[in-house]
Amino acid sequence: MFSKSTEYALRAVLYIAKYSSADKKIGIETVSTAVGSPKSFTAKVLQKLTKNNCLINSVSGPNGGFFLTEEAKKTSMLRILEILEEEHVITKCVLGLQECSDVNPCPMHNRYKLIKPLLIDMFENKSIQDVLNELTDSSITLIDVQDIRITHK
Amino acid sequence: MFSKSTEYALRAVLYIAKYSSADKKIGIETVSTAVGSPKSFTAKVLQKLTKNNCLINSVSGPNGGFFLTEEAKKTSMLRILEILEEEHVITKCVLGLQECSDVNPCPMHNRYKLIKPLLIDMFENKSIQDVLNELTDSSITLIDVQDIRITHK
DNA sequence: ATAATTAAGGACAAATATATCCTTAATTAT
DNA sequence: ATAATTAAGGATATATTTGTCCTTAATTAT
Repeated sequence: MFSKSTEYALRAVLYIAKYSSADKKIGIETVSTAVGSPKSFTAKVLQKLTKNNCLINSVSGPNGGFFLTEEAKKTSMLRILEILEEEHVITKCVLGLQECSDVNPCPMHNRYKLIKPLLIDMFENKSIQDVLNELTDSSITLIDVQDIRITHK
Repeated sequence: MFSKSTEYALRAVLYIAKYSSADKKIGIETVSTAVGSPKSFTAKVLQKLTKNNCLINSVSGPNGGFFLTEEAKKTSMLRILEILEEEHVITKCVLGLQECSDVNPCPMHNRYKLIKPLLIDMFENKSIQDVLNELTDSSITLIDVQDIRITHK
């Protein structure tokens, strides 16, 4: 559904939010190893999320790394998609038509318009904090089993 | 959501199903112009759907082209995704985890598992013929407004 | 038979996404 | 101040997707 960039971003943000704080920042090495994503590539994706200045914070230098403020943890999962400009994956026409709407629908429109709001809600009505709460349940995971075997730089 | 290949394929198949029959085949030029997709690229995508030998039929030569049998029109929209191997777009883990299931869920799993069956149903429980029936309603379209201005080869 | 038409398919080109590497800048610890 | 650590960011590489072009094969009309 989403691009790899976005998958990595979602996992990385959740991991950072979970295992860090302003006191205990977490480095890209740790993050990328934990969520099974290539280090340098993940770094680039996270840069996009630090620039907006309202989701991830980062600090250079020793004991530096990434972290989320308590305020930032209240952000919805949808916000991550917005910043990465991947909302369209959910919102656009299933057949790829530019002009697909209630007045000018594609043949799938009337069915998809029932599902689209549920998909949006799944991200909008779920904050990062909500995910963190779930993650206290040890059966819920962010680790990518397959990729974790590969050595990333 | 889907790749351009798949978007083109979905639109092209529907157009061919609608405007052709064993008597009146339709050429790639007409199809690609109608649905606003690049001609040669669309041709390649349709080849995948003719090879399986059970969805699109094609005939070379004058008055040749593509068509669907009445039987083929009973095929579900999901079948198109299956042949193009794009089912995973709907079925795989939202966070891209290899191992994401009820026993080993990602933090989005329990929400997405309510929506996934609806997405599958949207394609599975909708035949090409169903779409054709809708297309008799003139407000429903397959034409891509933006792309149609571009000259494709 | 010949010419014309049309899909199949190979080869290649361009664009985009993914991934890596290296240098710089910022910060901290000593 | 100096050295060490870590993110930022530029440059480049690789892979994949998208798109084009040309030749071949199949079919039909004359």
